[in-house]
Amino acid sequence: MIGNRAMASGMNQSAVRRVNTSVILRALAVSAGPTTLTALAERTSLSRRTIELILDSLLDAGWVAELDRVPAKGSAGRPARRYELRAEHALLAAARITTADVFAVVADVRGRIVGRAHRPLRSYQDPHSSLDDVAELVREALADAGGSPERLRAGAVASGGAIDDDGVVRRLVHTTRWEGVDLPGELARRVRVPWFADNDSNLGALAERWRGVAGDHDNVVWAVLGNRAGLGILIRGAVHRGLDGAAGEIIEAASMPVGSVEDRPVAWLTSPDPDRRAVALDRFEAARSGEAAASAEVDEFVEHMASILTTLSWTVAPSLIVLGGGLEAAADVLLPRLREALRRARTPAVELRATVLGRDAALVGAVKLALDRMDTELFGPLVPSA
Amino acid sequence: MIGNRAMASGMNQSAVRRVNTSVILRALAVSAGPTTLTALAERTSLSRRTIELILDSLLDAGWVAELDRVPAKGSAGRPARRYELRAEHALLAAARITTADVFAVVADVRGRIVGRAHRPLRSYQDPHSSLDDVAELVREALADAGGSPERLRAGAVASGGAIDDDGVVRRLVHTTRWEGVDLPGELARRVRVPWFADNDSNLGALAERWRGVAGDHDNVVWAVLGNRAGLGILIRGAVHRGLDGAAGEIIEAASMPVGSVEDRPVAWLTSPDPDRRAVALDRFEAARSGEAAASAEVDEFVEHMASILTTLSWTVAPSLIVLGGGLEAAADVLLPRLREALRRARTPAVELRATVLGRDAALVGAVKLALDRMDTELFGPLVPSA
DNA sequence: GGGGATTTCGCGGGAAAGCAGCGTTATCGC
DNA sequence: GCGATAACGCTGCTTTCCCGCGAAATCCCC
Repeated sequence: MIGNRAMASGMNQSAVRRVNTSVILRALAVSAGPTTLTALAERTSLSRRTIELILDSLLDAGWVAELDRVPAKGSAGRPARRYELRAEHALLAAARITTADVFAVVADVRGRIVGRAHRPLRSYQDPHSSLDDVAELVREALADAGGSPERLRAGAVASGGAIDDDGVVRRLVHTTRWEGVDLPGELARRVRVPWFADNDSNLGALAERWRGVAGDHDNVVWAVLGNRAGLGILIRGAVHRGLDGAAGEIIEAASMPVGSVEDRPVAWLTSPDPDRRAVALDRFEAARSGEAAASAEVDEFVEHMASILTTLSWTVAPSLIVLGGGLEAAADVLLPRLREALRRARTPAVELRATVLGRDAALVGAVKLALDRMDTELFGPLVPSA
Repeated sequence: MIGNRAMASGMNQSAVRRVNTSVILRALAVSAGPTTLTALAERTSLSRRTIELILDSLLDAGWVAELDRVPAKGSAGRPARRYELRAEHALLAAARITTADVFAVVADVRGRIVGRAHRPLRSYQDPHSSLDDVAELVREALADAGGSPERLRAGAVASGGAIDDDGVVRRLVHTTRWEGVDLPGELARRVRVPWFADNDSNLGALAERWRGVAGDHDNVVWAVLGNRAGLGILIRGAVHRGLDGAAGEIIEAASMPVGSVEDRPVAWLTSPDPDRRAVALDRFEAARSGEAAASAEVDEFVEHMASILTTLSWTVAPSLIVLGGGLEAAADVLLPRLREALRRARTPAVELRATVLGRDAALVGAVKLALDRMDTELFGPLVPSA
């Protein structure tokens, strides 16, 4: 009852309506096909009348379409009205910047990717030209989707490094050029919708919870460990950035000797360079077939990873750790060995899996970020305030 | 807009009323003295009329008292009605179990401690007798407060070890006897109010944010490092327990070599034994006056702590780390050296402080826990659901 | 093919809650 | 004493949600 925080502000009926509108849209979005009033009423625990009224407004606004009635097959009763989210009503852009490339996708309200584009970066050392590249690529992806610019509602960008809550780059490993760059601000200047930004590992974790293997988990760590290293942390279902976005930027963490194995070929699994990845996979193949040197190298790699994951299990203690960023390619070797190592270390029963989203993870997470923020902007926060 | 989680359920007017009631109670609780309708209206952004009506119900229920009107000194206008939270309307129990002692306090709704009791534990190895001790002690503290049992609304207990979201002890360092003990369940059987439980470090962090040095920080780590070790983690203002309550139980964490210094006298700062603490303080005193061996010992201790805190700064990345559990007694030596070590490690600008709540921290945190949960039980969640 | 059974529709009525605003009342300062 | 000021105590109104009932549309079985 007693908080020392700034006051929570009260609620009024229009807030209720905003919340309920959002709840209904979410319900429509989750269900695969068209949905009836009765089904919505059950799922949202709102009265049918209320849903009826809210759907009227959503129909007017174009968010929802009413389909033809079809007799319910196999059961009696008057055919229900059928409503469906008009996924194409709004489009979202998501982009990912790596040291070498830019990727962009355009997605609809359901999060279905409807357009793509990709190009190498002109110069990663020049943030402004890179951001220009992003903007152009977004327009390409939009064209690929056959969507007009005015249907674009929001955008989100995934980048490496420490990115704070405002989307400003605070620290990068290999360069200082990007430090202080206000990603949402710069992109909104180039593509005139609200933009949001986050670290690619954070968005990987978010994606995995949305569309991947982490569906039931509230505390999730997405881990990329190898030739580069980064963790994405989800606490209570939401990305945890920490001070200056540093959470999970373990490269510089003491007692997490990330650098110690990063030059070994097995660690190239996580490289952006496909040739290096191929070399790493060869080493794993050799280890599988019992070659001693390769096997030892893998063991060392596993031991190194296990030490980091063990520490994580006792600090963040997620219920699931997802290996991504290239590690999934050697999941058959890594997962059993890591599980065994964690078991020996007597950590809590953390689940360990490989990503199912692969290289798209950060992009999918960015789509989800844009989607969530657009929702909040349009319908207000689901949570009254803090 | 699109979640893969179970449906959020809708809101209705009674939920609005619950939220607003809670908001008003919180507003009353925060303000030091009596509060006027107009002041409440400003702070809650609710209309005066609404507040008027809600206060009527709260007056009926006994939560709020109306004081005599007093002309506003120094300004014109009709004197305002003055309302005040009746702090004594409900009482809360908080207890703390250590390996050797039990402490209990009784607090009012404002969180003011109005009764205390303490006794050595009969046998820590016997959970049931210990819980009996807790129950008796709570009754003593209640008597000390001059409160009748029926005014007691909730209780919370702080214990060492990994305690999961349901308050069940999952793991302890020195014994397995407590494993599986359902603290809230057992205590509710002995003292018939809803009980809640959490790890003492977690509650230390919570306390520090409520009444201590962490008032403005949303991501906080409370750190006890020495002869025993434990972290309390607050993420977005709420305790983060993690899987099986393991978050912050770094004793067993690989690459966090907690054991390495725990037998050194300087590490006895955190001992429950006052004699050992005195020994540790002597060593620090010696280090202050320049004795070489003591100084080296302190350096080693600091280096050890710094390595853990650096790792934390790159994983959890709190904006504040609070030293507690006895470390505060040597804050003048530890804080500057640790700050310097973190600076050298180029961590993000984590603030570092010593607790101001001292040995009461966990108890104060338990009071806050009971308070928050009682609020939720009475007025429903402030957040509509997840 | 007609008559239940079933399911949903469509809508009227009502209740709960919050808001706007206005005349009234009590105090201050001169 | 009188104007300025600030809060009171309402009345009336709007928004929003919920309850529930007769009507409609379909299925199923005889």
